[in-house]
Amino acid sequence: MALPRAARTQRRTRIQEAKEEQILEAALEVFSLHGFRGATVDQIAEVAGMSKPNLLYYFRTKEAMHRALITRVLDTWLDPLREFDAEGNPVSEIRSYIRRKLEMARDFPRESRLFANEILQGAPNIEDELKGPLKSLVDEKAEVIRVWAKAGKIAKCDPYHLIFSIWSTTQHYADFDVQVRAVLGQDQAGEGRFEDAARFLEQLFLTGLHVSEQPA
Amino acid sequence: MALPRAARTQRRTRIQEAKEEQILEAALEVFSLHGFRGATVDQIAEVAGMSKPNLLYYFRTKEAMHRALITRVLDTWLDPLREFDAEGNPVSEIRSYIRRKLEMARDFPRESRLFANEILQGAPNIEDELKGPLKSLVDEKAEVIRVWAKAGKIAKCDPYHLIFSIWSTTQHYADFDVQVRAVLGQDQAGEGRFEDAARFLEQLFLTGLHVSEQPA
DNA sequence: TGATAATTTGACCGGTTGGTAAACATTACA
DNA sequence: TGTAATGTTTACCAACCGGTCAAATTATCA
Repeated sequence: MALPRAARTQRRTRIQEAKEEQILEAALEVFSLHGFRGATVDQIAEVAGMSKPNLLYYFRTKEAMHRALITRVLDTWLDPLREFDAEGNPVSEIRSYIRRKLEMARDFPRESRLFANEILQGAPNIEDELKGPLKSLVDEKAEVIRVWAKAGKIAKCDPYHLIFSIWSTTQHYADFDVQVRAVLGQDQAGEGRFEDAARFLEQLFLTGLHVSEQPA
Repeated sequence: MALPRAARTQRRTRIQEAKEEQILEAALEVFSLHGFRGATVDQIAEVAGMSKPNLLYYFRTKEAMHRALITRVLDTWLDPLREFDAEGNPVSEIRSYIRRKLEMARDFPRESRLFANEILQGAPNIEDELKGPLKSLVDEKAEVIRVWAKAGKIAKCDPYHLIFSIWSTTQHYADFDVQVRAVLGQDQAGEGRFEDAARFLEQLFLTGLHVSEQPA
């Protein structure tokens, strides 16, 4: 019969572990580039360096691949927010969060784009996870921010929209990379744009465009 | 022979104008929801309320439809930035720009998502327009901002990244709508979230999280 | 009205896509 | 080593998809 995934033994072989990793890596490459419907199983198989039926031996359907990938990505995607520490200094916590999210946009653009693709398509496969684990985590951290604001440690503001704005500004450099590059031009093409972005965003979130510290 | 588009007369019939409008409306609906490859001509034809061959009589290929749509959307997408006035008051110009972009996200989410989809896929069809008209316009407005900063009317900052951050924060409410709704929950589901967002973004861009005006 | 051009449709086609069947190869292990 | 489970491949299929064709229908106007 040859059942593919951990069926009989419930413990995965080393070869299974390795191949599944290999497949998910390829799937990430292709899905993030073309979206779910735009990606083809043949493409993924080619990138993974194996035949299509062999790939389908490990993941029975294209959708199963996508699901496995999405759940994993969502998890690492949320890591920076989890590190958000209620006991820390508010300003430096927010600053660190921005920096971490920006580093993720720089180092894991494919993951960011995969996620963006999924949300953009209406999140058909992860609506539950958005309304469940994600919402819970955000609620928790929003409460932290609310308390900080109440204590006068940061300005009073809507914590949810604060989180949204950090997400959007940082992920922008991964999801809209083509546009950013096109606008900045060749000269600014290097990785320097991430440092510029970090500098700008830090200023934006901490003092806005308010004229204060900068002397003429 | 029956040439479809303005070929012989070069002047489009009223019926042509109407049908093409009808098709582009349907195409916007479908493309914005599923992306280029995810959308099917049959789907678009069904939404447009006509047969597939009839649709292909007006737009010879799926790509022609997409191109027509993208160029039009890019144009309206840039309108708010065009209104950015060098002679106006810096703070209120930036505030107006944010408000206009946010209104677009609220009133034309499909257009925003269509554009996001295209950029996310690497902008295969509009790279030239990004590097041409779009870059030119942004360069022009960035220069305006730079002068304002130099004159001490707003804080010194990178004008390009300022524009990026306005784009990303506002479009987020269209492109990531599903996520925003999921996180805010049902109670905040109404259109009130756009007012909250406007309030927050105004605060963010003008004074950041800096504690200043808000008394304990 | 008649004729010509514009519009619409059902039937169809070749290529692609997700997935299957079954034979073949390799590994694990008694 | 033998054998059963696991892994891999070739050949294939049915559904779908973008697009064509020729015939039918409708609008235009002399």
